[in-house]
Amino acid sequence: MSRRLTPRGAERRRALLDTAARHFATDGYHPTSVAAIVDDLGVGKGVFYWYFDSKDDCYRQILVDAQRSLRAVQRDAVADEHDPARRIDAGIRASMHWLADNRHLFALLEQARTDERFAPLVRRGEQQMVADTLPHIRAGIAAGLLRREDPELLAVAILGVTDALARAVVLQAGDGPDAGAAADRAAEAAISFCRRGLLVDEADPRSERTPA
Amino acid sequence: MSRRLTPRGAERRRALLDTAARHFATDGYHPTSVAAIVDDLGVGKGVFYWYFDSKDDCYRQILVDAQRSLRAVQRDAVADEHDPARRIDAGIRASMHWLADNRHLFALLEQARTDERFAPLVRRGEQQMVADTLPHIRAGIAAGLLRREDPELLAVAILGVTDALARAVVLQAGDGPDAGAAADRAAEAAISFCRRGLLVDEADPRSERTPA
Amino acid sequence: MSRRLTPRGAERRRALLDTAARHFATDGYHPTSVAAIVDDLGVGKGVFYWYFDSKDDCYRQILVDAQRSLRAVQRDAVADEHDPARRIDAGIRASMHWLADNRHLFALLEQARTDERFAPLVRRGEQQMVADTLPHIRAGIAAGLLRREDPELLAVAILGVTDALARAVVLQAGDGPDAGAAADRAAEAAISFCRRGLLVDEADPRSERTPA
Amino acid sequence: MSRRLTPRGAERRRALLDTAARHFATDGYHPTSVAAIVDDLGVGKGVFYWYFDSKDDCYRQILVDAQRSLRAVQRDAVADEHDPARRIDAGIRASMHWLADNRHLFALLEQARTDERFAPLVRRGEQQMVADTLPHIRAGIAAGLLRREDPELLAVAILGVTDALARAVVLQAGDGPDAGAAADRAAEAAISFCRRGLLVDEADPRSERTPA
DNA sequence: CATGAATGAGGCTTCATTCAT
DNA sequence: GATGAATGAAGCCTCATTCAT
Repeated sequence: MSRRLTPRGAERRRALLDTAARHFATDGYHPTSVAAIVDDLGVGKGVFYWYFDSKDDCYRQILVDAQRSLRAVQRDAVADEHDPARRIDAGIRASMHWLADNRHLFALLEQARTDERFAPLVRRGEQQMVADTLPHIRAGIAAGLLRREDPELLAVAILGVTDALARAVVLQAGDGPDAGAAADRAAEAAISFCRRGLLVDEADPRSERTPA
Repeated sequence: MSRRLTPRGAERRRALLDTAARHFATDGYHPTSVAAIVDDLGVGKGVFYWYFDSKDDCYRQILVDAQRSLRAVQRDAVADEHDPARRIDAGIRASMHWLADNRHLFALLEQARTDERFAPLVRRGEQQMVADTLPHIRAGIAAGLLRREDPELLAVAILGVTDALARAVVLQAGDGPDAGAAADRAAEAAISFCRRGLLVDEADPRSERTPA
Repeated sequence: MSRRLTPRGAERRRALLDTAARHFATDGYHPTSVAAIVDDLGVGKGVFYWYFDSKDDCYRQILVDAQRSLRAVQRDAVADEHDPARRIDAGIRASMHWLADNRHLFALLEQARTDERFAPLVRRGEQQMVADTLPHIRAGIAAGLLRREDPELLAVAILGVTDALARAVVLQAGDGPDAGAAADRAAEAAISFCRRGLLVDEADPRSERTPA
Repeated sequence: MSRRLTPRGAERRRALLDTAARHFATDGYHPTSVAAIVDDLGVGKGVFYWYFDSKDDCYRQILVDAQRSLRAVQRDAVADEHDPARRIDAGIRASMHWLADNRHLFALLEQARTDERFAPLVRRGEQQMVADTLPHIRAGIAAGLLRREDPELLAVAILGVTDALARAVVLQAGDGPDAGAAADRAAEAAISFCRRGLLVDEADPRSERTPA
């Protein structure tokens, strides 16, 4: 289905992907019917099957696009930092804002991860994100900045914290006017937690939150 | 559907819940047909509707039971500890082992959380887990053991780390002979991360992983 | 299923017939489930099949009982009158009151008449009612009191008027305190219409409603 | 479901309505399965749901169409007459012929009237027919042609007679070659009964049936 | 390219009836 | 006599996908 598309075709395809993504995110894969997508767009069903092989194919393309987009944002954010710990901070911050700006894709990714059918695809993307993080962790350890733990587990933990706080803070906030503030707050909480954990730094009891 | 059940009936119901849970966990809610469940059990389709109002009802009961079970394990684990930080550790450890022992229910909960239909139910359970954790965090902060941060966000972060590591380590390990070891490993990684975070404790550079 | 019944058994049977009749009348034959009937009575399903061969059988028994009851009332009402025209009036009046007093059975009979399955049974009862009316009509014609028309068609017309007015007046009134008055009103309207029709009796222009 | 239909689509819809009406009339609402209708037409099950929201919806559309058709015939018949009593006669005659020509719709309407679900719809149509008749009755009373009775009750009685005679004469006759004659006979009997009732007009003992 | 129309497998659920206890 | 439990055929409806126009 790597059809050569006219500009108008490319536009159509984009509109379909976007509409479909919103429906999938809201209702889930199965409850979303192809009819609902095309009706929402006011086109016939043939259009859908002109651009996608199947509903499954459409869903996958959305996932791949979303992951590519998130990864690109992370890469850009990290590019400016030299300190390994700050690179991690920047990655968390960028991720959090992307998740806040693309709530429906966030929901979609979480959803796809639990679906037998799409889990491998999502997992691949997550492993890539872990892999992207590993060099910074290793560098941090080598520099004596980060604790000497299994870097892979650390990366997983970082992603887990980011995810959980995004869910708790960002999704709850909806897209009201303070959505950006919620993302900031979630990002700083995630960064703080990942840096220092729970325990008081006994050697430095005045320790307060360190602006990342 | 709170039918009065004979012992035999109660047994049937339990078998249905278990079979259904495994199917749901493996295939997801929609791809699992009621027919598949009852066929697997070798009973007629009517049996399912004798014990449950609907497929939806059955799914919910599984979720509620699972959450109740997980919460009970956490409560028991925490009961023996007096130190707030150790209570948190114990909770993480107990959760991780429950997740390892009930992989299919773990998968089910993650799945339900992403489904519009069941998300509120799951969220309620998660909020309860957060609420269960708050007192320990507050006590820890009051005792000067834990950092003075928003306790709710800390609780969310802890659950996020536990979840992520369970997914990465426990689910990957499958249920081979070293499943218990995997759970231990994941639990200790989670505890360590939650306690100290990423950064080297500069005041105490010898800092190594603290056996929980 | 002409089982010998103990007194308690006869009582059970009567209760079943009554409960079933009300459900059938309200919801119709198919939408009424055997489960609904026995649940309403607080007994097990076995009871139903102890007293009736099938749902169909139960329905028929209700119909037969109802028709027997209506016919008995008509017979009693007619017994006291000697004038043929007054016998017809009395029959109309008695029918109307029975229909008002047994609204659910009225509804049931109307319903059964339109059901392929039970229509023959109901038709038989109606033909009997027509047959019961014929002698009075014939006597009236012979006595020069009634118009010389096909007696069968006249009988059908009389029943039609009674039915239509019962539906319009009696069923609409529900079973409020003025239900009896509504039945009276409907009966007198039916009698009046059947006696004189629509046209003004030109020979007697003072003609007003004649108390039946 | 007010879909924009192509000519071919409109034709399909009509065929579905007709086939469905015949099945419903013969077997009743519940015993008629959607499968039976589409099989009879030799189309797939989806076709039915392309044109109707549900079986219920289809049934209602048939009812509404039938009532509209009957009412149109009555209106046309009445249009040519100026004398109020003759308008009523013409209405009876037209109704009787419509009922004879559309026996299955007649059966359907009678059936629907006894079904909780559709009764309101049918009742609405009947009240309209009553309302259509009222002006003629009132005009007749005002002109001193008709007896001074509650016009509404008179209208109901007229419809009741028509209905009953249609059932007795027209439906019994089937659709043999003398079906038209049966309708005529039933119509004249109804008209005669409605005009004069049962009693001999004592002032005019020569009184015979008046050709309407 | 696009649409209205069609397909038909398959899903959830109901329910009359039977039966072991 | 009675009940809870079970059966399984059958019904309504959905929906991914295809195709003629």
